[in-house]
Amino acid sequence: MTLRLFDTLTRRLQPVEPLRDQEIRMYTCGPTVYNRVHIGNFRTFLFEDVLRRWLERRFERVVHVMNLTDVDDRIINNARESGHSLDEETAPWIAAFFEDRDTLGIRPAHHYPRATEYVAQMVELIERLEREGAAYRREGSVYFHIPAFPAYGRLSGISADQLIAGASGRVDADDYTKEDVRDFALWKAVAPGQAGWDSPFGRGHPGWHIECSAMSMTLLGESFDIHCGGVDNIFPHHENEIAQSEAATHKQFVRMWVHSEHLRVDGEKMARRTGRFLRVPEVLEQGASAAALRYLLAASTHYRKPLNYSDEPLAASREAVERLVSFRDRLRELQPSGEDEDTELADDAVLTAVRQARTGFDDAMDDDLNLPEAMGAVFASLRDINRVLDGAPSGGEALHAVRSLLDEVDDVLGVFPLVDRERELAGGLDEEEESLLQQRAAARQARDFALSDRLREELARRGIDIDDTPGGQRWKRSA
RNA sequence: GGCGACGUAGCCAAGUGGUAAGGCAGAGGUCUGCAAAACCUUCAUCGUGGGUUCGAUUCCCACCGUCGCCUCCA
Repeated sequence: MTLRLFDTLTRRLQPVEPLRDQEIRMYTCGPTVYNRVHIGNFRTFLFEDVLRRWLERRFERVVHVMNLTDVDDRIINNARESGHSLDEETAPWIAAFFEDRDTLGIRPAHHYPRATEYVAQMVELIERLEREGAAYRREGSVYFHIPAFPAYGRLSGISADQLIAGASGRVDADDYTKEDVRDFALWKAVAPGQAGWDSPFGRGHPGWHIECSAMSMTLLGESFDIHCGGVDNIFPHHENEIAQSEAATHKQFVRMWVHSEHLRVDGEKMARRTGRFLRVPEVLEQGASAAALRYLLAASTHYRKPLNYSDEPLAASREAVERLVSFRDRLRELQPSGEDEDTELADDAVLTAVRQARTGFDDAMDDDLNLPEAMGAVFASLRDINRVLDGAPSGGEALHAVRSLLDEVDDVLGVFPLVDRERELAGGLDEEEESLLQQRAAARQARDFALSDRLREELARRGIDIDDTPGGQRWKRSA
């Protein structure tokens, strides 16, 4: 089976076929670094991470570019108010973004182009648009002339006259004068002394949309495979990107557009402007694990369905991760048995379950990245395997197959490294705790269960949970 | 007003023209010194009303409800 994804432009599933042999070039819209990104933004970044990971399984090479928008009106205003340079203003937010990204185990993109470092390319692109008759100057600013691009509106399904109607009442929100309300700014003039760049059009700074066109085409070429973002980027951002890029190159800009749905709170889009949003550190402070948050945002719901953030689903995600981790722990402790008839039968059953899980997982992922369904297949087989392991010992080949399966699943899911990191941070036992643990082992040996239970309670008070297993005691820091 | 999406058990959620994966929670059980883990059993007529069909949760229509976008929000 080949990977198919829902393409926003054609509104149907399309097979992913790289323009270059075995190489996928993808561009994902990154954050505007004027503040710390919230977990709604991270839902999209996690979806993109899952996509990236699956593409890397399916193709030899993936080149992933994510931009950092480090100049816009808000950043300029914030910088002016606090007396910062643009760099000083954005540096902490970029650092925070990378920190949160690592917390959630998102694979770093290959390039993080910053808008401020590509101004020359943007200017060049704007000049090219002027030569094509698709841009005009007005009071030091430059605007894209929408009538010059007849295909405008194809991505979003919003026709040009609907824009004129502008029933949202937001068409006057822009501070700049335009020939036509539908036109959008490529270059914005600034007053002398304000943050900006000198250009052939005068002093100013680039508009939002032009950066993505300039940076993606510089790093990935004038035509590339996949462009992602949240659904709110479909219009106007991606619509405008297509217009700018294709009006300049007369080539197809992007092969496939893939958008993820929003994260909600109380049934409404998580958004900074409503004040209802959470950031990664806040969620962790409230006691959630990074692995649970990653699972919730990436694997609990298909990426094209809205996901409502609340405690119960987060707890369910925590337990789902715990189930996977317990299973992995169990596998680690199992020793392969020698060969006999029982083992042979058990191994057949295990290998069948592994095969089913792998097929179910792969098919679901290939079908528009359906990670929730893929995990369903994994959990179903996991129960089958547990049942077999409960009944009879398994041989080395079967155990190895199960371990490989888990590795493959987590290569996409990406929760085990987060759990391991957490365990590492929790640290080992101190001398006193170690002593208590040994005393308890001795008590159990002597079948002094009263003492054993007292010691377990004592350790529990210190935040250490003890489980008794056939192989002896197992401890962990309680959540 | 225009365009679009969604509505499946207590919660989350996948899915198919032939009577519903999976996770969490709940109940009962097996195992265990007791627990934990694991396993077993149990828990839904798929928003409402029509239509198409031998048969619809799955296709069509209407309605109700929720949400998103309509110029700079992932």
